[in-house]
Amino acid sequence: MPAPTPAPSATSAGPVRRRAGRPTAAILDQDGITTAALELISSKGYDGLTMAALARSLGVAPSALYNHVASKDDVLLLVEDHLAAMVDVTAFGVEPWDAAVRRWAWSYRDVFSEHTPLIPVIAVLPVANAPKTLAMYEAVTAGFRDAGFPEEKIISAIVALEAFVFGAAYDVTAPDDIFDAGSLADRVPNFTAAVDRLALERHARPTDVAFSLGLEALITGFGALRG
Amino acid sequence: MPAPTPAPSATSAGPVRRRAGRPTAAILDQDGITTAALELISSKGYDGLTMAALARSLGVAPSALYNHVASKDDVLLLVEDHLAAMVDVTAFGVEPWDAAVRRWAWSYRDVFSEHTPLIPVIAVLPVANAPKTLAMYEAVTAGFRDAGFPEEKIISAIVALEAFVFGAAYDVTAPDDIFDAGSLADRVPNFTAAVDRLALERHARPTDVAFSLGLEALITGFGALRG
DNA sequence: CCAGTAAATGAATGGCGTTCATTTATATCC
DNA sequence: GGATATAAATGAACGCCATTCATTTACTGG
Repeated sequence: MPAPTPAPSATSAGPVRRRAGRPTAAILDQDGITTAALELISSKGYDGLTMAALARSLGVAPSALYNHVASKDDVLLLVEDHLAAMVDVTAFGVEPWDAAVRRWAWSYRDVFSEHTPLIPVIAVLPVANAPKTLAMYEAVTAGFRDAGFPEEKIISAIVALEAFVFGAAYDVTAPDDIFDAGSLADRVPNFTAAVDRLALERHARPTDVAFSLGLEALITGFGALRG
Repeated sequence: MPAPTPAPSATSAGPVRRRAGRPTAAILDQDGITTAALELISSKGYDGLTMAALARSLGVAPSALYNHVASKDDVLLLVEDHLAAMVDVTAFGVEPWDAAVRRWAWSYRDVFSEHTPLIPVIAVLPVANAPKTLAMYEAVTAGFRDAGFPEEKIISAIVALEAFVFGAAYDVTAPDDIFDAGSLADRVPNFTAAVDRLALERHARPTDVAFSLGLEALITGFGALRG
C-alpha cells in the first residue's frame, strides 16, 4: 500500500495520530531532513542540494524522502523556516522602534544573503506552512503596533521592508566587478564616472553602503507615519 | 571541425569578421533567438522555456542554438537585456528628479514582475555583456547627477532602489492569500489583526500600496542628499 | 575549382525530480 | 499471541533537462 503524501509544511503540527501498529523508530523525519539539507547547503552549496545527495547523506534511498516531504520545494520551505528563526527580532519592545527595525533588517539580510535560492520560493509560498516565519512576522507586527503605527499600514510597511531586504540579499552575492562596463565604458561616461568615484571611497563594502542608505531612508520615512 | 563557442553576450558587437567563405544566410541569430524566447515565455511561461522548445519554435535542432549562445543562462541574459530597453527612463532630464525616479521605478517593477525568474540571473551577471541594461543605468545616473546628487552616492542610491524594485517584483507575483495564517492564526494575533485590517482598505492592490509606500520613502530620503 | 569555415545535424551523456509496486517492521486489537 | 493494519523504506523505472561532439552541409574568398 503506498504511503500517503505529506501535506506541504515546514513543521508538521505534532505527530500524526496513530490508528494501528507502526514502527516506533523511523529513520527519517522533517527535522533530520532539514538538518541534513542545511549541512549539504553549507558544504556543497545549493547546486549540491539534490534529492539524491540529500538521501545519501541520510543513508536512505531518494524515494524514502517522499514519505516525509511532498517535493524538493517542500525541503526548501523547511530550510527557509529554520532560517527565519535565526532572524533577530529581539530588539522589538526593548529598544526604540527605529533601532529594532535596523537590527531586524540587517540580520534578515545577512541570513538570507547566504541563501538567495530560497527567495523565489519564499516570495510565492503561503506563510501558513511556515510557523517560525509566522512567529517572526508576529514579533515585527507587534513592535510596529506598540510603536504607534496605524494598523492598516503595518503590513504594507513590512512588505516594503522585506522587498528591500530580499533585493539587497541578492546584491550581497554579486561579484565586485559587476558594474564594470568593459569595452562599452566610453558609451556610458556618467555611469562609469560614478562607478569609479564610488570605488575611491574605502569605508565599507559597497553593498553595505547601499543597504544602509536605503534602509535609513525607509526607517525615516516610515517613522513619520507613527501616531 | 567544431564551431567556436560564442562569448556570453546580450548583443554581439556586430557581426563577427569573416575570414573565409561562409554561408550568407544563417537560419539563427541572437535577435531571432531572443524574439522566439520572449514568445515562448509569454505563451508557456518560464517553465516552458527549454532549449528543446526554443529550438523547436525556431525549426532547428537544440544543438544548433549553441553556435549562437553559450548556455541557457546566456539566453536569459539576452531576454533581460531586451526587457531593460523597455524600462521607461524618458523622464530623466525632462521632469523633476523625483517624478523621473517614480516613473522609472514603477516601470522597472512592472516589466520585471512578469519575469521574476530572470532576477537571480541579473543580480549576479556583469553588466558588460548587456548593452541595453547599461544604457538604462547611464540614463539614470545622468539624471541623478544633473539633479545635484553627489557623485559618490549615485551608484549606492541606484543599487538600493534596484534592490527594492526586484524584491517588489516578486511581491507582485505572490498569491493574494499569502499572509493567511490558517490554523495558526490564533498564535499570531497581532499579525492576523493587521492583515485583516489591511484587507478592509479597498483602494488599490496591496502590492501597489506597499510599493508606493516604500518608494516614496526612498525618494524623500534620497532627495535630501542632493546638493 | 579548391580550400576554409561557420552553421546545422543527430546521437549520446549524465543528471535531475518524481512515481510506484513491493517489501519490511512494528504496534495495536481480538 | 497470532492476525491485521499501516507507516516507512526500497529499487527500478520514467520523462525531462542542458549540454557535448563527431559529422555533414553549404557557402565564399583566393
